[in-house]
Amino acid sequence: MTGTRKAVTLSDVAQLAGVSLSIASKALRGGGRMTPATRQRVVDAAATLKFRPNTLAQSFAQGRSLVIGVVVEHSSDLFTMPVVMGVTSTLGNLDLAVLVYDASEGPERRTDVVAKLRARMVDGILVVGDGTKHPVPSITGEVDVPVVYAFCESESARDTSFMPDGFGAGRMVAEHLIGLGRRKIAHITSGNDTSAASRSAGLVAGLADAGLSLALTSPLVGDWSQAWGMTAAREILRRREDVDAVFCGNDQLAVGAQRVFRSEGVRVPEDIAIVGYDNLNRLVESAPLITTVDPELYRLGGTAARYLVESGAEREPGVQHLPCTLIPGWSTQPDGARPAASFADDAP
Amino acid sequence: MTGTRKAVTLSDVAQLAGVSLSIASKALRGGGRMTPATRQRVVDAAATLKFRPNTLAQSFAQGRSLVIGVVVEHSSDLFTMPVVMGVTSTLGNLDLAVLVYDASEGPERRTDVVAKLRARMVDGILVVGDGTKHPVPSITGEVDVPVVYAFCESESARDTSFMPDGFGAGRMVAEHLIGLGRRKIAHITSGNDTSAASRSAGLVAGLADAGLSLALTSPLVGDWSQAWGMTAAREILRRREDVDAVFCGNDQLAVGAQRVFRSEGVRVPEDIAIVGYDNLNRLVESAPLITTVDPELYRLGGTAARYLVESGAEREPGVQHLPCTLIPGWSTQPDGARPAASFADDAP
DNA sequence: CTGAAAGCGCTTACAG
DNA sequence: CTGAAAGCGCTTACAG
Repeated sequence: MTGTRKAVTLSDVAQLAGVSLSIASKALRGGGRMTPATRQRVVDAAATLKFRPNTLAQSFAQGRSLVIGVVVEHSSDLFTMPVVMGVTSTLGNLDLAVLVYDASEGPERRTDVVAKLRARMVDGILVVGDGTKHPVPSITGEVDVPVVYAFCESESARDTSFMPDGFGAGRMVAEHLIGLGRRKIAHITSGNDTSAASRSAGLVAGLADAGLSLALTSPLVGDWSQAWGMTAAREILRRREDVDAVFCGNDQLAVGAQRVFRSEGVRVPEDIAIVGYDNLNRLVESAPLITTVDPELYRLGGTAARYLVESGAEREPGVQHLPCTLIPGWSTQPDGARPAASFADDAP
Repeated sequence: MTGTRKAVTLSDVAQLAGVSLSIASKALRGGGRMTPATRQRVVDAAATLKFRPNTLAQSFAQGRSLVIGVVVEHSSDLFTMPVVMGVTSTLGNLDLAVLVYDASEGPERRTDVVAKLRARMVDGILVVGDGTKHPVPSITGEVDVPVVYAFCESESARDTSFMPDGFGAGRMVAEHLIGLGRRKIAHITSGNDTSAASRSAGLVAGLADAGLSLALTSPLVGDWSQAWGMTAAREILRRREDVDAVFCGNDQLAVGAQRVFRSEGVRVPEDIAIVGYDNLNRLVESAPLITTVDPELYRLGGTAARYLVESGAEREPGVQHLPCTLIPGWSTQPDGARPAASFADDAP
């Protein structure tokens, strides 16, 4: 910095414009009534002096901190990071800072966090969860600023929560596969995951809309590992029910299933199409990818943040389900580039 | 909130303690001289009233915003996210907020960002890069608060930058492989990446320390794709030079190389050990992983942030290289669990 | 050791 | 339409 020269203050502007402090303030904030000429004089003076209002003083005078509190369980979690980054970056664009309290660091109890946030006079609070549907405790009643829940559902039905539309994702996958002419659609997923259950339900609903039901009658339920994807895929082949598509509850399962199919001589997608969920492989693969669904977590964080600051007092209660995006890959596109070298098990 | 009851103020505390405002202030901040009894009275009064100083007033009075500015190129980048999250979460633990300006959103030029940060009176600035060694422009001279560069190197040698120790990582890999008895160590990497070049140099240095040199004389240089890993692996086999280990510049290359080796009947790690870099597969794999190096980006962000706020005026100029962590996996542990089902090409 | 007072820079009723 | 003044709640020289 070229010296710590004294910053230009609103008084300087008022003086140069030949008006009082209060007029200068109103002129710059766009409020108040005054002759256009007066306002213009002030604006010009501010420009001349390159006036930048001292945000600290503004905040203090108005009681608005321009800081949004973010309460997160585990900020380094793979799925949490994009949500929080979406929040942070979106708010930054609105010149709002974020104060992030990670419950996993620092052993302070939730009530301490709330107390800190209140003392800090944050203008709003975002609670970011881990994407499961296990309701998180509502803190809305403990503060008098807006609170929004992102990637989790608040215990209180009166709060506003944002979640990826898992049900819609499942339905979308059903429509995608049916649109490709598939009729015997199986489902591999994991138990013990309520948000995965939404995707399953959506799939079933989408099938029902077309007068279909799940192949093999019920989903193959295991864990989230690639190994389970392989096991389940073998089970599908063993059953010999002419399954022509599989929706896997996540990308790991899809990779596992795909390996088994290909190594068993089943053509993907000609014989069996595959769809995953998460769009995670994109992170580590550079080759064409298995068709998947992107939950758009970064965007979800941004949407929740924008809603928090834009909704005035009238927040709509309930869970808002934000649309996911189908990412078409080679595993459902017969004519698409098949990554023989990259994804295939049979190295050339 | 149970009504918008008036917040308790320092005056209330002073009054209850029977002292003046200034004494109350000093007592609570730990400074100033006074009888222990007086101080205790104030502390007790504060506790009784559950006094929480109004941070906005404190900030205004002291000219400290308790906000740190973060300037980032692309906040949704895979490698940038953990750095920024590490920054954000570490600062949050210190009750510092972050104001993140993402240069990729909003077309404001860098100078506008700096002007905004200055008007906001941030207490310090973190510039977060993309991990390449292409120096970023220094903004240190444009502000009068501390600036630290994380995951990038400032153009100015007088600035403090934090980068993963790629050279050390390469050397560490050399030592790891040599410790396992390997002597003919090849290297697959990508061109056009200056930070990858550090890893290569470190590997060569580590080999030299043991009187060895790179197998095949020079690195196999291509791009970052799994496909190139496969191609390079075939090249290694074709050359027939008894290579017994390969350090791949990233995890993609390692996966590709591993596939080729195994499908060609070369045992990993018995015949050829493999090490990658990035520790990315951890994100999507649940099975045992190929040995890799974790650049510890989340931790790097945290370290840079802590340094920013803890270093007073005396920041040490230059680039600080933070240690990476070797993550041992099955691809270098002969006795380790080999993921036959998960990573292998030969599905059982 | 303690207190009265000025000051941080802006906003906002309230008069004129 | 415009301005003088109080106030936001704390910190910090400066006196006593």
